[in-house]
Amino acid sequence: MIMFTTSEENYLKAIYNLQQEEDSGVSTSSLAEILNTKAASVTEMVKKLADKKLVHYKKYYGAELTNTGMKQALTVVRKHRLWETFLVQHLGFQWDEVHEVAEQLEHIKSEQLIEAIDKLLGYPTQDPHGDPIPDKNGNLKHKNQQLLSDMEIGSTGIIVGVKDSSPTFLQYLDKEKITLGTAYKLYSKEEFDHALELEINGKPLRVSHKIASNLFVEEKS
Amino acid sequence: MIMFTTSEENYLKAIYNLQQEEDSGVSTSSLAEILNTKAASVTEMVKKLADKKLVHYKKYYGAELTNTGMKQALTVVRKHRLWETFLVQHLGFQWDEVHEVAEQLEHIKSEQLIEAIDKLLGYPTQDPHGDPIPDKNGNLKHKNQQLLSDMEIGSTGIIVGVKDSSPTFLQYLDKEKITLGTAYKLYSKEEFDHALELEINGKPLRVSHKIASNLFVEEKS
DNA sequence: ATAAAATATTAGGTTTGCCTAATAAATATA
DNA sequence: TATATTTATTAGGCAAACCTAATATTTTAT
Repeated sequence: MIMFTTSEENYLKAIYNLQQEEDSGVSTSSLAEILNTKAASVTEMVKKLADKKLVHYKKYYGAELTNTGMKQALTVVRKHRLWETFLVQHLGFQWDEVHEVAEQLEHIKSEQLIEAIDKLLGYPTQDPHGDPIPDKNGNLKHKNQQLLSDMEIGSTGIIVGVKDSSPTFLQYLDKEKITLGTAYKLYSKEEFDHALELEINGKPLRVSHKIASNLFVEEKS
Repeated sequence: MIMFTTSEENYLKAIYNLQQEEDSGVSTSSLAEILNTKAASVTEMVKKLADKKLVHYKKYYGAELTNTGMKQALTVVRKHRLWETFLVQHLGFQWDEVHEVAEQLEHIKSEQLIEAIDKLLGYPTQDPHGDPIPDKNGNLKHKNQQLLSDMEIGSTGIIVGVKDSSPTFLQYLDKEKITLGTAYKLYSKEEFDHALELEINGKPLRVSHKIASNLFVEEKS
C-alpha cells in the first residue's frame, strides 16, 4: 500500500477540486493560488506527481488526475468531508469553523479510524456545506443542483449547498438565517447588476449576483 | 502563540516520558531509541530545543524540560491520551489499537477541537491504559499506584494501569482477561526467577517478573 | 590508573518542499 | 502579424530533519 505525503495529498485534492470547475487541464497558477504557494513550486510538484502516475501533465497546458490519482484524491476528499460532518454533528462546531481543522484531520492515516467515523455518522452522503461525500469505493451521490443565479424568474425550491464555503460567506448566510433546506422563491433579477429579489424564510431579500452564484438550489418539481 | 513542528512535539513528549522514569537528564540514546532515529539526529534536535528554551541541555549529560517545555509536553500528552480515550469510548477501538492513531491525532492544532473532545468524554482523568490525562492547565491527578512486582506476599487490590502499553503486552492481558479494575491477590514469589503466583479473576495465575513489573496496582487498604 | 567499551558529538550529506530570479512559451493587443 | 503581457518553467538556493562516518568524551573493566 503506497503512502502519500501531506503535501502530495493536498495537491491531489486541489487538482480534484479545480478539475470539477474547468474542463481543460488544471493550471499551475490556479493550483498555486489555492495551495498558497508559488508557481515554481507547483510545477515541481506536479512533475513529481506525474512521475508517480497520479496526474497527466503537459507543459504549459496543465495537470489532470489519472485514475489512480482520482482514486487517491477521492479518499482525501472523503476524509475531509466526513471529518467536517463529525465536527458539526458530534462536537458542536459551526459550519464556518470546520474547514481549517478538517484540513489537518484529512491527512490522518488510518482506515479503521475513518471507517469508524463513517459508521458513527451513519454513512452520510453530504457534508455540512451540501457537498457529496464519496463512499469508501469513491462513489459520489450527485444531487441535481443548479446555481441560484441561473434560475428563471418565478422559480421556487430549496437551498441545497454552497459553492464558496469560506467563513465570511457562511457567516453572511447565518446572519440572513439561510441554511441548507431553506426554501426560496425568485421574484426578479436586476438587469444592471444581476442582483436577485428573493423570498427567503417568508421575507423578501435582495442578494447580489455574487451571492446567488455561490448558492446551489434544487428546484421544486 | 508559538507553534511547534510535529517533530519538536514528539521530542518534547519523549523527553517527558523518559524524564518520568530516570531522574537524571534524558540520554541521547534513550531518545534515539524511542523516537526511532539516530543519536546524531537527537543531539541536533535537542540543541535546537535548547535554543528555544524548551529544554536544558548539557553535553554528554542529557536533556531536561524547562517549565515552558514541560507545559508544551503536557499539552501533547493531554491530546494523545484524550484521543486514545475517544477512540476506545466512541469509536470502538480496542486498547491495543489506539496508540499509533493517537500518535498522529496528537499533533492536530485546534484548541477548540481538543476542548470539545474533552467535554464529549466528560473530562476524563485517565486514558484506557490507566495513564493520567493532564487537564487543560497541565495538572495531573495522580493515583497512588505501585508496581505489582514490588508488592508483598499476601497483598490484594486491583490492577489500575499498565506501564508498557505495547500491543503485544495488551493482547497478553486480553488473553488472560486482565483489565483495569481486575482484582488480584499475590500468593507467592519465586526466588529463582521472581515469577509471581497470583489469583486473578478467581483463578490462579503465574506471571513472570517482566509482566508483574509492567502492571500498576492499587492495594486494598 | 589505564585501556577498552559504550555513548555522544561533530562534520558533511541527502531528501522534501518551498523560495526568488531568470528565461521560455502562450495569449492578448495593437 | 508583431509586440506586449501574462503564465509557466528552469536554475540555483534554503531550512528542516534525517543519515553515516569520524572523532571526542564518559564509563566500565582490568
